Amino acid sequence: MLTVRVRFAPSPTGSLHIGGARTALFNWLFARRQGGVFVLRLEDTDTGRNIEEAVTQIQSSLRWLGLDWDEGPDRGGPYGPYRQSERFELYRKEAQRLLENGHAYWCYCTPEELARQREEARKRGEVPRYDRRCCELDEATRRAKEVAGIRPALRVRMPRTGTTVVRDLIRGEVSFDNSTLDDIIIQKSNGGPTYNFACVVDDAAMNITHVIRAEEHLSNTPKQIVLYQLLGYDLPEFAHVPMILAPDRSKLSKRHGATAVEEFRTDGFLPEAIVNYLALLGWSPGDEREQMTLEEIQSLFTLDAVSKHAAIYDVRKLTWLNAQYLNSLPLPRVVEAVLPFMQEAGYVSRDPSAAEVDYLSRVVEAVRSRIHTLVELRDAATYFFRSDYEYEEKGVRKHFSKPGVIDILARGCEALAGVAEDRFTVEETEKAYRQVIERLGIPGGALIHPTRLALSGRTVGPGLFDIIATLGKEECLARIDRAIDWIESFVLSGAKMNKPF
RNA sequence: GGCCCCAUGGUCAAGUGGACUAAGACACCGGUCUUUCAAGCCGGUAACGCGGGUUCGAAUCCCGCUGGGGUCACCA
Repeated sequence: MLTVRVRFAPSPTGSLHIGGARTALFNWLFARRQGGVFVLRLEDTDTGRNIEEAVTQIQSSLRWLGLDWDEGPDRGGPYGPYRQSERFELYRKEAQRLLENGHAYWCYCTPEELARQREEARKRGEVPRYDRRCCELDEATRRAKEVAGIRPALRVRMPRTGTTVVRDLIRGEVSFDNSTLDDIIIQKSNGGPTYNFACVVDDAAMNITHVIRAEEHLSNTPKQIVLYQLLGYDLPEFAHVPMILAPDRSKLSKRHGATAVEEFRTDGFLPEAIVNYLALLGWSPGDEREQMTLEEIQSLFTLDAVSKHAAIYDVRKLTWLNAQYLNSLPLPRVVEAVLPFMQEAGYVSRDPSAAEVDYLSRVVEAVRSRIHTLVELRDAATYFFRSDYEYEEKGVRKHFSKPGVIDILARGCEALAGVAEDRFTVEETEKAYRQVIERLGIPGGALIHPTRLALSGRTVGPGLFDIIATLGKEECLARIDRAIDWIESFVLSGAKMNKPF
């Protein structure tokens, strides 16, 4: 059996989009499942629109997602080069073949003229289509055009009768009436190939067996199939995967929030979650599984389980999945993922010591269950790294303004002081606190809430004793002392004034 | 507008003529647990776009309509 070869062929005009990422993912999954080869090819024939930065950006996004390729611009391969801008000779050679066997002809119409022709056709209520006026130009006229400085484009004479059938692995057979096919340009007047041509030539030259791409290319396919036939190439299999739409059913764009993989990365999403979510968008394992590893998805993936209809992208489910991963991945993995965020915030040094990593691990363990993204994780953990926080106003009102709170906090502080440094654990500190609560005959919250506010400045967060044990004895005592001072100077007098009773 | 694709709750999605009184997940709403907030657990609201066929029987097959999307470049 022939080795499966698929390709992901982005145009380096911007960063990797979520839609492109899913197309890449499906290609990757198919290749890996079939024991095939995954090729990365850059479709950079429009030299004016290329952004070199996009090339590295796209590659880094793919790598970050865990989608590795076997052949590509950076690593070469037996069918290279893998940038179309370096393959112009091949395209010219193939175009020449078409010209020689009469399937192609030179067109001297300028873009302006063509636009006018289209406009006129539209006015007459006709489908705009090239009228082949350059098809039979005599030598003299051609020479005259050339002398006038007009560089021609090369067109392919498409069949005007019959039908072309696209056999699609996801949609079945889709047929197009050949009369709707226009004489497409395969070589621009600047000598470069157009997309439809370069794509066909390369897919054939690179022995691509399955063309898996977005649905927007379905209408291009009949033209491409004709090119395959005219060039004498074998047809690959086609599979057009449904589009990803924005919540308002329109095409996904920047105004719909984050759409680039890179943005998700900086917004604190894990590649595990993104890949998982993308797989679920348009594909299903057929059972109730939701959270799956790349390996698991890979072993289950088939093209015929891909749905036919477009899917609306929903960031809330992605967020939920991200939270699931944050909460279930091995701790070191989450620590590794959040580290850059912590370093950027200045909470952890650039070259962290083992002790720093250890401390960060304990912090992550304490807060990971109540956050959805790495950004949230970073923000939920600030007070573990700095003590210059302010006390939440709502908390001050609820917990720092109660009569006797200073005394209660002082008792708690004493109790913690009584716990030996090397036994400053969740269990021991809780035991000490419970004793205070019992001795004072107060509800647990009367001590626990003000302590939380003192230690974190917040009213919500991890279990208090997790905070206490993580912060450590010295820090806890200092923070409670500071809170007591603060209450004395800011709350006591103010509270009296605000509350007449 | 021509051509093409698609159509199950707000969203993802299972379903391939009878097990459908239509699964599961997100979101939402309740409850539970609890030192807070989450998480977890339990429960709830909510869907086969419409109209014709075919069939003993249709979410499932056919036709029409409607709706959505894609595409009609010397962009990819």
